[in-house]
Amino acid sequence: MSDQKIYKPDEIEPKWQERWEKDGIYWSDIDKSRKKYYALTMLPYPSGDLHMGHWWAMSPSDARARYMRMKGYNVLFPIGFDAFGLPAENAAISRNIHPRKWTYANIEKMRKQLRSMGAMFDWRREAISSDPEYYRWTEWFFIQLHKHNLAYRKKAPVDWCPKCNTTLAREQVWGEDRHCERCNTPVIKKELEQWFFRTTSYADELLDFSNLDWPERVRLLQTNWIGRSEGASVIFHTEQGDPLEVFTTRPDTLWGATFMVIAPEHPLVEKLTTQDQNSQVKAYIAQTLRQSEIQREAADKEKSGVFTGGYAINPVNGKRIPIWIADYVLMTYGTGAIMAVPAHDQRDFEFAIKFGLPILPVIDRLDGLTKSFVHHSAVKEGFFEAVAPLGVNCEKDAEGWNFTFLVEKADEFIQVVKNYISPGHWVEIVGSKWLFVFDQEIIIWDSVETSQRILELCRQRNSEVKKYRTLMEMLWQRPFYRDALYHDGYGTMINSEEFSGTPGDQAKDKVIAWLQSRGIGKSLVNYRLRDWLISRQRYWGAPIPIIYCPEHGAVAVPEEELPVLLPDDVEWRPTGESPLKLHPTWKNTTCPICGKPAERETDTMDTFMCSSWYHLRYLSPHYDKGPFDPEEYDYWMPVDTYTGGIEHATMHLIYTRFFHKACRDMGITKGPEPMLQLRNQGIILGEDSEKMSKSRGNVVAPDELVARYGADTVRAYLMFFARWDMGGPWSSGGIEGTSRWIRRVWALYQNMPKPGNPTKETLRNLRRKVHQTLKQVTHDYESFEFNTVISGLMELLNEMIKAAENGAAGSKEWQEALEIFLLMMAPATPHIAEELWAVLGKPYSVHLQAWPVLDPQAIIEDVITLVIQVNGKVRDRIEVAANISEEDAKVVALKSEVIQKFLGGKTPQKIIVVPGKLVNIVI
RNA sequence: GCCGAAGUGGCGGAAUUGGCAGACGCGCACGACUCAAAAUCGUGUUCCUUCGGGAGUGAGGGUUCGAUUCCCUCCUUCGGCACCA
Repeated sequence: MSDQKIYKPDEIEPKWQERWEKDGIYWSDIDKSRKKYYALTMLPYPSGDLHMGHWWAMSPSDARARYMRMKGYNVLFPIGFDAFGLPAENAAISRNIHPRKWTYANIEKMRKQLRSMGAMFDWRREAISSDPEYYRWTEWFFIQLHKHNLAYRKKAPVDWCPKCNTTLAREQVWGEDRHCERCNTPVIKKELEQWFFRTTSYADELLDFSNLDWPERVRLLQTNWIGRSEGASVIFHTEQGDPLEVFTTRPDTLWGATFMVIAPEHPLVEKLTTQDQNSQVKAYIAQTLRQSEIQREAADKEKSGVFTGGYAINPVNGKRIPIWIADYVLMTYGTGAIMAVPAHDQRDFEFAIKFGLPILPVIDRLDGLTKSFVHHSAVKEGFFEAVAPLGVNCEKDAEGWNFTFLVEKADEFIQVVKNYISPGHWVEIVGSKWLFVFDQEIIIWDSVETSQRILELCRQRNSEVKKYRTLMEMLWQRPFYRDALYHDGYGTMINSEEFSGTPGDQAKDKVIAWLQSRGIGKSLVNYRLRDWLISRQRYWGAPIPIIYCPEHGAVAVPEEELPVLLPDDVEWRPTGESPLKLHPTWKNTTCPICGKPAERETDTMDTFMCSSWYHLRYLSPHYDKGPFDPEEYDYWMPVDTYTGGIEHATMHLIYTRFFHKACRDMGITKGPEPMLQLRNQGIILGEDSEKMSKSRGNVVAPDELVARYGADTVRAYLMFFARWDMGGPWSSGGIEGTSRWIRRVWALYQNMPKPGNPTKETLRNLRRKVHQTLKQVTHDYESFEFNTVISGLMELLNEMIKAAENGAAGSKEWQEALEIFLLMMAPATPHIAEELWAVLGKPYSVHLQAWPVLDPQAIIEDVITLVIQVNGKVRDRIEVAANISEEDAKVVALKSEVIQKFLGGKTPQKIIVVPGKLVNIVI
């Protein structure tokens, strides 16, 4: 091999990158004669270093875009930078460098790194969200949303450091005790007036994924995130007469509400609290405020709460029930108040047990059965003989006897119990009739009052018998009873006045209709999704274009005055306060309506706002008559394939869908969805299976690998080493294999084997393998199975080398193999494919070629290996003609010596033939 | 706790509709070339085996002539949500 034929990626890669750039072969322009294809990869944040995650996300996306281009589509594959955000501001504070300088220096560096990837980005369409020509339109979108009442202002809590006197982002709050990252002071919640977008108005539409080719995983994540639940709102009243609205998904359990719980922040707290409960309530609320959100939201935390002293009236039956305060009720969901049904809600049940509140079952779980428990020592002689005729099912355990019997036998059972139980013992019976027996007292458990009486008896017993805490807890600890006492499923209603007996599948609808007819409630849908809070008390973001006038309130900046520019002459005080607030003059302006002095909004927008529409800015990044050129929009939109990380499933991917739908309703965009197909790559971890991070020291730098192996090898290895949608830990050893493969390809094309005298079979086999690979690789590019694209090409190379050894070189089949191989390789490894395409003497550029056409005749096998099984186990393999008939296959199989040995003279019961594959002989 | 995904050799992974498990690659072993090494090339490589075979895709069961693939139960790992009424 002469020197110049050694594979030197550091020479050929920059050479071709420059040539492609100069020739503009990746420029995508409107061409109505061709079908468009908008392939979008999620834009990077300019952190200053293109890491392996970017390569992992982008290079297979690029390969797919290139494949679509070769398939004949006019493909747009743009790139840009999501350039606003907190890290730039942190750099400003810690290194005293202006965020703009830091950001644009990083962008410059990352552009170089991105170019080294050899991707087909159309750089003319680059968009940077922190450019005034970009954020002018981010502001414009805000004004449109504001105009259409989709943006509004309300008070909302932020994390606030009382010492630094500033708001903190989520990632600036550290540790279990949630302290400020700078001064370690515990963070408090502070209420600030902030801007919101009405994402919840689109909740139902966002749940509709029809016509979207999105992964099931993402659709489920979004569905859970939106968290739609159907139920009813019911209006209770306090004894003082104030309405107390609750939301419930189980209106069929209304009769089982034995108390109510309101959130500590509920507006009625003060009014409800009685004199003698006042100090306890105050103490409890103070305690919940001190608790961090994390502590408060820990689900395994024991229930806490306090009685207000006040009562409410249950509108369905007029019963008087106590109102409690507890932090398990959230002010941010529903109405901040609930009706508590301890018999059919886990949390209410735990609360009732903790605080000794009555439990009233209103759903029949046992379906006509009753259960009872009797202690061993309680049973007098003759008990079992007396019980036997009742058809009782009896099981013994370590403590006593468990009985199950029909509810109709309950009265007779109680008689037996009365006669055959030693004094001083008691027996519990629970079931459809919900009966309890205490010594000689029998209680039908069918109302709040009887429930209270049961509770009282439990308490008495609790003081008498130290062994048990309360009867409720004891029952809960016995799995035998647990499902009888508490369950959260649907079932026949009981203890519910005229609704008793209503079957579970009709209960909810019937009760809602009845509530509605009586005007005490209505059906209602609630969502977990909250409106999108977009205010950030930060400098490095798009300013919210609002002016506050003492007379006219919040007034939008007139569109012709956009953009509201970020001032450059800002400084960061150690307090961490936003420089926009500190700037001496910037916020002073005049009211657009009256012209009198007014102040600018000093908050900026969440960067998710910038990234909600970047796919539109790519269309015409320098257009100044609107956010995008409508002509470009009409041709390119919607996005055909969107690729990026799964971690954006619930934030960015919901925001951008909301944004598109809102814009559609405002007449700005068209169609129901912005991105038709979504594909997510999995996460690539460090070699230690941990997330790559500098502090762990497990970061694999792509630049180093590119310097050592070349971009093509890194690209191919990333495609090859794991399933793209799964990701997984990086494995450094494997790249050698891909590198070897690339060099073998290079060597084959540079030192072309000498022509020989191939047999017809050699040539037919070569051509078959070429077209079989073409079929597989085409399928794999279509379906994002990049790992098998590369393994398929590796196999083909092995076959080509074998064919060359058999003299295939120089034939027309050989020439076809050489060309198709490079064409299939081109999307994955663009540089070497281009170089070798030139070596073959083919016209520039391989990337302007059409995808090769499959010859279906070529892939047909003429000989197959027939698998012969006996009882499903492979016993022999025989080469036969591919078109062998079923009968002939049977004959061949039975003739086999190996098979005859296994048959051992027995006659087969059955012979199954799978044409072209196998024969299974059953004996 | 709830929702979801995954579990296959020493390792990464393959197996299109239920039909030859382990493609492709790494690693390892042996061999060729070399004074030697690197590189390259070749051969072998799931485990056990008395060399006839036997076992085998997280565990157990089921359906089937036949299961990595379908069904049930369970275990482990990862991801998301988490007192959402």
